Amino acid sequence: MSETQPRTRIQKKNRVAILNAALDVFSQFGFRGSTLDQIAKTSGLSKPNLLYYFPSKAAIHVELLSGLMDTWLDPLRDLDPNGDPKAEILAYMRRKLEMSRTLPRESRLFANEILQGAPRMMAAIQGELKELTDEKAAVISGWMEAGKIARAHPYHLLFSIWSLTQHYADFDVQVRTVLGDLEADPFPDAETYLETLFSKLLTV
Amino acid sequence: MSETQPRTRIQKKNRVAILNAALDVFSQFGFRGSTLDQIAKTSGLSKPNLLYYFPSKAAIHVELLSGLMDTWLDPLRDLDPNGDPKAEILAYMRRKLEMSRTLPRESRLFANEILQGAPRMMAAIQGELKELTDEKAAVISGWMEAGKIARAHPYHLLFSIWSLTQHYADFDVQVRTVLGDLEADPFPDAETYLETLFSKLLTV
DNA sequence: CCTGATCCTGACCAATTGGTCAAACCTTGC
DNA sequence: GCAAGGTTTGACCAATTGGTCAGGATCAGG
Repeated sequence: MSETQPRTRIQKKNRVAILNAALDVFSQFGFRGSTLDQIAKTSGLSKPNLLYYFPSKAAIHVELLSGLMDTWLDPLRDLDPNGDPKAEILAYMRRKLEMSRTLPRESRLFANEILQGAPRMMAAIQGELKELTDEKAAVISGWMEAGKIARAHPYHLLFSIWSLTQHYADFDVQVRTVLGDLEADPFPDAETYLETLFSKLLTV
Repeated sequence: MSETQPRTRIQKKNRVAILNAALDVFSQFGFRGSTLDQIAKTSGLSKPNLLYYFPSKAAIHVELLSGLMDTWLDPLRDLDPNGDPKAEILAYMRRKLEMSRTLPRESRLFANEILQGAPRMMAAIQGELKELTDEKAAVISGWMEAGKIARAHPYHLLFSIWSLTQHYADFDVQVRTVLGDLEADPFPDAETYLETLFSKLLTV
C-alpha cells in the first residue's frame, strides 16, 4: 500500500519500522549508496514486504525527506520578532544544537542530500527554507538597524548557526575522536563555547 | 599496474585523469553510491582500463583519501606558535576558507567519509589529525593563559573553524540558493563575516 | 468459525555491479 | 623497422540490485 495514511495498526507499526530503518541506512550511505536489502534487514522485514508498504526505494526516501524539512525549520520558526534580540538568537542556536543531539540521523540525512546537490530537495530549499530564511533574516536586520545587536551579515549569521550546530551531528565521529573520549558527551562544552561566540558577536 | 609511482607519461596522464574523475564522483555520491562505470565515463576511459591502472574501486578511493589528509592539515600546520596569536588564528581561518573555495570536491569527499563513520579514515583521524590538533590546541591554550587572546575552549574553537569554513564547500548549493543568486560568489561576504566573528571572540 | 480483506513470502526477473581475461593494439628504444 | 613491453578493449562472469507476482498465511468482523 502506498497510502500516506496508515489504515490498520499493523500498517502503522510497520511503516514506522521501515522509515526508522531507512533513516539509519540513508543517513549513513546516502540514497544511491543504500540498498533495499540493508533496509529490510535493519527493519526486520522482508524485501518484498517493504515494497508492500512503499512502492519503491525512492518513495521511502522522499517520505523521509518531506517529513524532514518541517522538523528542520521548526527552531527557526520559533524565533520571535518581539523577543529580546540577543536572547532570541542564542535560544535559536540552542534549539538547533539540541536537534543535533537528539536527531543526529536526520541531520546526516539532510547533509547527505545537500552534498549530492539536493536532487530531491531543491524545491523545498528554494521554497520553504528560502522564504523562512528571508523572513527571519529581515527580522535580524531590523534588530541590527535598531541598534539592539551588533551589525553582521544576517544570512551568514544564520549559515554559521546551521554550520556550527549541525557539525556536532554530521562530524560526530571526528569530534569525539579528536576529543579523545568516545563515550564523553561533547555537547555541554559545545553549548558553552557557542554561547560565548555568539554573545560576543552580537554585543554592541 | 597498481604501482604508486607512474613509470611512463601515459601512466601519469591516465592516473591523473582517473583520480580526477573519481574525485568528481566519490565526492558527490560517497564510496558505496559511486560506480566504476560513472568514473570510467567521467574520465573518458573504459572500465577495464581503469582496472589496468588501479586494482579495484576501493584502491582508487583509498588513493584519494590518503592524499587528502595531508592537504587537509596543511593550513593548520602553518599555524605559527611564534606569530601574533589573533592574527595567526584569523590567518588559519582564511586559509581554510580558501581551501573550501579552491578544493570543494576534496571537502565533500572528506565530509562524505566522516558522515559514513570514517570507515577508511579512522586511522588517519586518530593519528595525524588528532596529534596535530592536540599540538595546536596546546599552542592556543598557551596564548590564552598568557592573556594574549580571550579564553575559549581550544578544541571547540578549532571545530568551529573547520565547521564554518567547510560549510561553504559542503553546503554550497544551499548557501547559493538561500542567497538567491546562483552565480554570485558567497566567499567575500563569508570571509568578512568570519573575520568579525573570530576577531570579537578572541579579543580580550 | 467463516469469510473477505489484509499481510507476507519464496521464487523469480532484467539490469547493473565490480572484476577478469585473452587478444589486439600502440610506443618506444634499438 | 622491428621486437618487447606497455596499453586498450570486447566479451564475459558471478553477485547484487530494485522490483514483480502468484499464492499462502493471518487477521478482523459478523
